[in-house]
Amino acid sequence: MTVMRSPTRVPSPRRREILDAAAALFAARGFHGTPIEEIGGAVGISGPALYRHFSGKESLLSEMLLDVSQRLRDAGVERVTRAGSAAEALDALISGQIDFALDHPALITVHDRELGNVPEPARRQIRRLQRLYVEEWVTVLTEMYPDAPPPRLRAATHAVFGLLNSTPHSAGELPREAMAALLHGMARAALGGLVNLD
Amino acid sequence: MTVMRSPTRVPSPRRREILDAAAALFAARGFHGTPIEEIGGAVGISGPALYRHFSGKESLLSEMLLDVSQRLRDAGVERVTRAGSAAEALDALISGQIDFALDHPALITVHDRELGNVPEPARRQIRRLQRLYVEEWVTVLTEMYPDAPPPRLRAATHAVFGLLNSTPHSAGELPREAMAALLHGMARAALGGLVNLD
DNA sequence: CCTGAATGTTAGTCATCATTAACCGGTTCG
DNA sequence: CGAACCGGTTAATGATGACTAACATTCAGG
Repeated sequence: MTVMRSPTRVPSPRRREILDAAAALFAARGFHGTPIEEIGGAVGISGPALYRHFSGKESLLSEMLLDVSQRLRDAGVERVTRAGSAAEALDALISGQIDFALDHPALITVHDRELGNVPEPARRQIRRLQRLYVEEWVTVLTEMYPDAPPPRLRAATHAVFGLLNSTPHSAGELPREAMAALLHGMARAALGGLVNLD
Repeated sequence: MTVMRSPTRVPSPRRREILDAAAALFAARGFHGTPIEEIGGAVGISGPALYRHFSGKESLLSEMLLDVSQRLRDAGVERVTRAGSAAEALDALISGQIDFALDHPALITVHDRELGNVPEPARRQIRRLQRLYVEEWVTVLTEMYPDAPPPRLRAATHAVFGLLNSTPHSAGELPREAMAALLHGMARAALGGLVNLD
């Protein structure tokens, strides 16, 4: 059997196509609720042909979530290092998360619904990337609110993720730009309120 | 005269016990990822004995989600009618949602993960209750921000739900009261920011 | 040309479930 | 007493679904 390619390198268009279709299906019906037959069908091939591209259903999910975590983390790091101030960095993080959530609602959904179905080696890596991404936020927030205890900032970060990742639930309520602006404002305000409470 | 209760029967303690166990398992492993055998095992009976209490796995889920939607909506209506002002009503809604999320994290999780697995008759009812609950919030917000268009307020409401329902993701970061206060402050601030943006 | 890799296909195989059947010990109450 | 539930049990039954096998087809180079 041939070794599967490392996740992030040289994505054959077929692989990407399959991952995209699978993301939509997993978001709609859940990992266990989606037969491999449907995933194949969604890209015009049928059933077991998927095994020419992935070693199994679980590794398909693993790769999907690893890629998401990777991209979120990388984009986060990049935006933070580009920024000139903590406040600017925070805005960049918020914008990045909003863009990703609006561009890939299915991935956002799958990302926080299906981690439990990822087998152990990959799961640990995904969690690690998630933790690093959260810490990116916490670092920025610590700079802005040096007196706030880190657990509080971590909880606040998770809360803001919940807020920003709500877009799949309010799909279609507002045009994209209006939604982005609304969420950005709300996130800023929510985190701004942090200073008043202790 | 007592108000008619929709969860028709008097809940036998056994039913409740099963529903609680199932909620925890569904939250952890998902509906399709949880064999009926495990649900039974969690309450000391085994496998098909569940059929003495529910007509099937799906109706178990239906009942669980109907009950959650019902309780959230009822509590919402009650708190709003008790309140003396819109601002007071909003605080009451926020507190209610926070209490529920902190008291029943598994139900919150299942509530927005597994609606897709509820069969049609019940699903429509659940959606209806959810919509009514959202409208409860939107009504209060409309009173506070009469110029904001309703879709914007609906999106903002969903965003706040995302924020408040984030507790299952940041479990253990903070003691309960601190978490409740943090979330309340953030939600208030997020909605307060609504007035500034148009 | 011939070979072999890449990609598909269809027809098994084998597990895992949800659901049903067939049985059984208690408890209620007529 | 005894019939009828109630709430359990264990053993089928039947689908569904992941994965494997065996068998094409295309196409790139040598």
